[in-house]
Amino acid sequence: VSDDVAWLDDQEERLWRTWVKVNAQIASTLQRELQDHSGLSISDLEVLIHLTDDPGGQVRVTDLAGLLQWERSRLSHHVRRMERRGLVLRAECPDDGRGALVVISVVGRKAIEHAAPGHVQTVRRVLFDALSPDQTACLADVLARLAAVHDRRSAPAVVARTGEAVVV
Amino acid sequence: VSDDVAWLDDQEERLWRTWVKVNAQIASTLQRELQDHSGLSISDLEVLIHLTDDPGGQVRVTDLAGLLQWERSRLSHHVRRMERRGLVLRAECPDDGRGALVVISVVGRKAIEHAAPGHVQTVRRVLFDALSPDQTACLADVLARLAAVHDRRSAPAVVARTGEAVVV
DNA sequence: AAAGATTGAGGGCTCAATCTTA
DNA sequence: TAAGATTGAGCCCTCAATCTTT
Repeated sequence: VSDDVAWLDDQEERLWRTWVKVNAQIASTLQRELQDHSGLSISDLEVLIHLTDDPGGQVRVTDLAGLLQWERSRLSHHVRRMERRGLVLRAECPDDGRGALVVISVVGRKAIEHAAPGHVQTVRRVLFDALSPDQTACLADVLARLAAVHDRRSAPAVVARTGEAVVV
Repeated sequence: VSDDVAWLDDQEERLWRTWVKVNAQIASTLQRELQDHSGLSISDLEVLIHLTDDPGGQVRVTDLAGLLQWERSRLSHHVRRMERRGLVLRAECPDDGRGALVVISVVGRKAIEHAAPGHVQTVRRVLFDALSPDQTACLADVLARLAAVHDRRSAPAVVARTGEAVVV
């Protein structure tokens, strides 16, 4: 292949390939174990987490899409499917006739309560358990740096979840 | 939510959330810039890279699926779509009547030659340019460690998962 | 029977079009 | 007109079923 561009040297290429591979593996392990253990997908879990973060267990579609960093359209489709499974329901928004609320159901609460501990355990196992304190600190440093690159580049967009608690 | 499980502390939770976010951002930047500049998806590129790695520009379906860490089924579908676009073709395998070869086409070679330099530049920009040599070394260390966890666990690939999420 | 490969169904995501209310 | 939300088409991935060759 051609180059008058700064190519990657062997070390860099290996690092890059490993980065891609490790990420795929971690994502796939999380997805599979969560699905097997609870019948929820990662996406389901993320939706439920943001709903349980709200005291009333309900969030407007646009706000929820912002929290998830999803397109509204994607959320709308996903909520439809989750509604069919009884995990959430939709309600009209009292403040704004255009708005729609997504509300967690009793079934949805049971599902996330059942799923969360195992999921946290998996995150621990695939990430934290393998790393020494030094490595963890260093990884935090690296990720902060990389996150900053993107924050500087791509628009700000939102956020601020002040509610702590559950882990994605 | 309930716990008699080691939960994540604040630092760990922040690290985990940043990990997920950074990965999503990097993947999405790469995908977008590659698509805009060359009309290829990341998946297309990965297929083409492994084909150009072979001297004859051809790899058997199962081998290619192994290299990509994809399901054979996914690869089969993807190859069909790439074939329709003229990027690759299929050929019978001389050694094994059951086998099938995926072969890169002239168009496919042109496509990857056109796409690669820009892609490498993007990788450089979102990853290496942001990190000091120390940070890069440390990241390599961390990733090697994480990769090892998975290699130990999921070495034997694919078929016949008995459905237990057993932890070794 | 087992391995290589493909296929079809169904879920999931993106993009553009649409409908309703502000 | 713009914002909130949904819908439908089209592509992609997964899972199970299928077909062929070993």
